[in-house]
Amino acid sequence: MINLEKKLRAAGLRPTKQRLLISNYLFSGSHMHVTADSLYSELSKSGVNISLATIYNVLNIFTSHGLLREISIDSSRSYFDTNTKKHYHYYYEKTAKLEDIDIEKLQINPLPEKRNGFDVSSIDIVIRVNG
Amino acid sequence: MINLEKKLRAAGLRPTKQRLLISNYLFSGSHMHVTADSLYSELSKSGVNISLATIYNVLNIFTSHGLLREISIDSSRSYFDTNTKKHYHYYYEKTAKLEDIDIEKLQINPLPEKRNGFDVSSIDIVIRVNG
DNA sequence: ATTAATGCAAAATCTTTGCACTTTC
DNA sequence: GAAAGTGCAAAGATTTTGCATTAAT
Repeated sequence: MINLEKKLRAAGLRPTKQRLLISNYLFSGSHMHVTADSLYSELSKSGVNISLATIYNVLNIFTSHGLLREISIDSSRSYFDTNTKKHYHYYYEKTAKLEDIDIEKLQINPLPEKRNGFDVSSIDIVIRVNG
Repeated sequence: MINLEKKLRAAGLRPTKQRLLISNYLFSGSHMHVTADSLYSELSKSGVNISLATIYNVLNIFTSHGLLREISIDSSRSYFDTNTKKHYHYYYEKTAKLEDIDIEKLQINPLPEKRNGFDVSSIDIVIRVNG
């Protein structure tokens, strides 16, 4: 069992009650992909009531402090991934679910590092499947 | 100079005045990337006034009829690409501009074709650069 | 005590929809 | 004349913001 308070402090964030509750949901088990809405309703379902504004606030601040990674899949929603290591995604179009692809499973040649003098900040790959 | 009316009819679409004006902007020169808003304001700037609702309508119907391809870059906006062939993208974070990457310029190994029995419908790659 | 976070409602964006009017076939 | 497209304003959906209250250091 990880120490969530320590994790938040290490990221430079105050361990408030709401952040700890959200962290407990996000970081206690295996990696997951959430939207603001899915997180809000999952927490509500288990009796944890945190305002949607705070959910957004926490997701954004966790992302900017490296605890989450935001993924662009669909222009209508933002997904957040608890796996912050480099990796790619399968996206199941019918269920709107994501699945991680380990970076070693997919090789890119040549791996770009610069473009027009600018550094590559990330490489986002989404493989959409019709299921 | 391409025949836009023919292009629309070939896609199964009626060549209305608005669709022809939008086609003339999108398909007369080289490939481009637009958002509903950028298209609306560029047309307005050149004296072509088409309601935003129709812009959205036309972008969506062009996309569903294969004349455009939608790209997910940013959850806050939808981009539409006049290049409908398979290809990837650079994304310039500061300017929010896209640049095409020819499919031969980037090799993926192994190229996935199926996942859990489902067909791969598309592979979206976005290489973000800090410029 | 100071500084930061929360929660609510309101506002801001982007996109879609309903419906009367107009255009295309 | 029937069917489809357009335009407006209104409604939806997602996300952000302003501000008073509450909590953390």
